[in-house]
Amino acid sequence: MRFVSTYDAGLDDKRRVTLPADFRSWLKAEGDAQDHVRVWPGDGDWLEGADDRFIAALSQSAEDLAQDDPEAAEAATLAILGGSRKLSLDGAGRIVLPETFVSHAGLSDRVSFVGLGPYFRIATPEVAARMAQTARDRTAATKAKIFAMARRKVREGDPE
Amino acid sequence: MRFVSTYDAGLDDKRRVTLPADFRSWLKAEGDAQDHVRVWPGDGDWLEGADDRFIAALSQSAEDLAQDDPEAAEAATLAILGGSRKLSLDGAGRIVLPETFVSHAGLSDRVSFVGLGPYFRIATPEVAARMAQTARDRTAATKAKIFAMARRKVREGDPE
DNA sequence: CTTGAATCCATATAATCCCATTGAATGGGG
DNA sequence: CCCCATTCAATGGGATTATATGGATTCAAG
Repeated sequence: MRFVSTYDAGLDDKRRVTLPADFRSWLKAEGDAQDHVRVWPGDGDWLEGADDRFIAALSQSAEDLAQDDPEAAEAATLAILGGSRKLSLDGAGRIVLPETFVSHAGLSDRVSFVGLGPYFRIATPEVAARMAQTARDRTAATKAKIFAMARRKVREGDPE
Repeated sequence: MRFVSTYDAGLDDKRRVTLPADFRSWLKAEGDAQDHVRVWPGDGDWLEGADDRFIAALSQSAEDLAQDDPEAAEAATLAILGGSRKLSLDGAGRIVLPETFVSHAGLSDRVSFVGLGPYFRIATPEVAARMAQTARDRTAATKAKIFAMARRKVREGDPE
């Protein structure tokens, strides 16, 4: 189980924010000795984060997609790697957000972590709520289908 | 993972500039006792830099290409190997940029380092921002696809 | 000499580490 | 069923270390 659900946390005047315990335990369980996360600015007023494996997969996917076009591959690498930063966790599981990231997402004293599977988002609680609402509106139709597929998966893996 | 993210640094009147700490620590970790970097002028108003290993790989690639297109390969070799300079780090982790490099990239008092994996770029903050924006615009269309591919990649290596 | 480059040193600032405190959740005993 | 220990997550503050940057000194060459 990867980054799932939404958590709130405080952002102090040193721009430190505690990563949700569930996120941390997954980081430690999957990649061994993962004492850091990769964070980059999103396309809107939020940040996105993931572990090294996902970043590597993104980078690799970009290269695969642009095999015949070296310049496009370079652009993709720049878009992905150029903006991301490696943020290490302190003893209490906190990361320090760079000044530019805080202003990009318009963060103040409280932030929300939104799990999206292999990666997650960081935004103000207001923006996070808005994202969730938008997502609900857009996926109302698909949601039923996803639920049906999930039910079948669970039933298959279940001897009963 | 190698040179990642974007960092700013000052360029003083002796043309000294501090290499980002992350870049330095990677140099020290990978190549043993790397107290220098190779830097060359880029195709636009920026510089490019890397460690010896990447230069060697470039040289090797040029030779591979020479079988198909000897003239192009020679020109590329000349541009990269001939145009590059070995810049050593001082005790504080700074390099001195040659006059010609500074004018090629139009650098003044602040510069940006942009990590691109095995190599990096040096440009004015304005040029760096423009490069990043161009890269984002160019990748925007394929971004969703890249994320989908990355999700699949991560899931494949993952039992869950 | 004068110029430029390389090395060394000093310091303000920012990042990092460490520990104390709080509060919520957990898990028994009474 | 309630109360009290225990644990762990989260937070706040202070001390330590690293970093970035400016300046001084030495050295070699023209």
